[in-house]
Amino acid sequence: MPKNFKSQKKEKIVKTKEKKVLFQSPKGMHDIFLPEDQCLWEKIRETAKKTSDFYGYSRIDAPILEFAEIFEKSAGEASDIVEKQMFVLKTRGGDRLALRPEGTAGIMRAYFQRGLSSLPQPLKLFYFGPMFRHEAPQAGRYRQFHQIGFEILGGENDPVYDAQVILTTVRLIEEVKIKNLTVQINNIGCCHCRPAYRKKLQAYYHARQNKICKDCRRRLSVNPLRLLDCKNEDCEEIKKEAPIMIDFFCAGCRGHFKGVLEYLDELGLSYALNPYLVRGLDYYNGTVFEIFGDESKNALASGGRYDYLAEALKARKSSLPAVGSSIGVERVIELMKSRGFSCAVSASPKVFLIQMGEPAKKKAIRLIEEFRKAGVKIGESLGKDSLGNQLKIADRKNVEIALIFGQREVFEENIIIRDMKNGVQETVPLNKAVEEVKKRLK
RNA sequence: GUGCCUAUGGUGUAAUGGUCAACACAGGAGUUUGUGGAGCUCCUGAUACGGGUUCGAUUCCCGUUAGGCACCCCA
Repeated sequence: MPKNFKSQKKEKIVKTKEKKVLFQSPKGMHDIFLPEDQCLWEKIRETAKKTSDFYGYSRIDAPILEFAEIFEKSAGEASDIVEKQMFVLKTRGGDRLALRPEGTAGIMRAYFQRGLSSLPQPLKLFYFGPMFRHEAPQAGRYRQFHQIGFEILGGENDPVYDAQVILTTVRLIEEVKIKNLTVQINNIGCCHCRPAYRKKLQAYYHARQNKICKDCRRRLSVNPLRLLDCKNEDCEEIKKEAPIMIDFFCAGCRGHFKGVLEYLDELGLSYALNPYLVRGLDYYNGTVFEIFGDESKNALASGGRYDYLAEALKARKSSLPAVGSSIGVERVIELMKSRGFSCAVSASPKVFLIQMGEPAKKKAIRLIEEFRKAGVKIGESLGKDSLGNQLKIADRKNVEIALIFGQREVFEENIIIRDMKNGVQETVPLNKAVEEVKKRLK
């Protein structure tokens, strides 16, 4: 006997162990399943919809997979996102596809492929969906994360749109009760003025390359603008004296930047000029910005202009005015949580249906439909059969009313309505059940 | 990708180089079968994975995986 028992137990253990190994989520990818979490997500989805709706953005959902080339051509082959963070896969047909690491490139692709340029311009679009980057997960950083993005495509290259994108982004975040946002803003020039600046910057750092850190030496040749956001102490010193873009603006960029700031002033949106703010993606030009919550080191949102993206994708020969932003949803939710954002988890039912015996069960499942039609939420425990058990469950669900429906009631075509607070019961005709319950709930 | 820290039931926590890994919550069953809340009884369920040291490892060591933090970079 004991032998038998032992061997049975052993088998069981082996099975569970196998299961455990199998069922792990991939690194940096999470389940969002707790009711409180879902509620926050729901809240932010709603807010995104409301905000985008008000400012006139239409929703677009591009596929999660795109040709890898689209990202290589847009974000830049040397950018970290493409170089080491992209999930790339090959299809059986030999296509190289990538899980999108960001949203803008796909939107731009859709804009041309679907002829969206024939709609009234500029076209305002917004999206909400998962993005994928293969990097080391840590706080506010995951391999699958979600972004809400706003894009204004086509039309005129008018600073008012830059301001409006920033405004939309700020308002959306404020709507979920995150205040004291800081908007950091800069302008990184255009194809006319940036090359000259880049040269000057390169020359400046070149002359001091013995004093800068290893990474910066690499940046010097690969991506000189990124020299500006090195946080190394020694580099900070050198950075202070480095030439800044603002002194190299062409007339167009100077005017545009000034325009954006004036609109922000007009809106009463406070911002901080940050001459060292540059972005990691190649497609940015002109206005760039990042939005921070007061206690977060990670940006909650960021964006800028990308007038040259259309050209880079070879979708057209000249530039297409475009400006956009994207919000890191997980980062916003993290802040909502730490601020104790109160969030009504979907109302639990106030009525609970108890059924006993097969005939009652059959009728019960239909009775629930009557309540659905009447818009009354009703709980049930159709898998159980004892009255005591079901009452216990009803009690734990904190319902106001329990409906008791057994063989006797089926036969007599009535149902018992029990007030869970005082235990008072009343028998009513079955066809009046919904009506009676409604009356009592008031 | 690099460095540092961590890993015990579903959750939160104990404990130990040596009998059966403890407790709380959650979950399940029951408390005489058509009447809930308390109480009581019982049950389910864990040392992440793989090696090594050892008579013996959950404990010590190494690797893997996952998580956290920082860097890189970024939302």
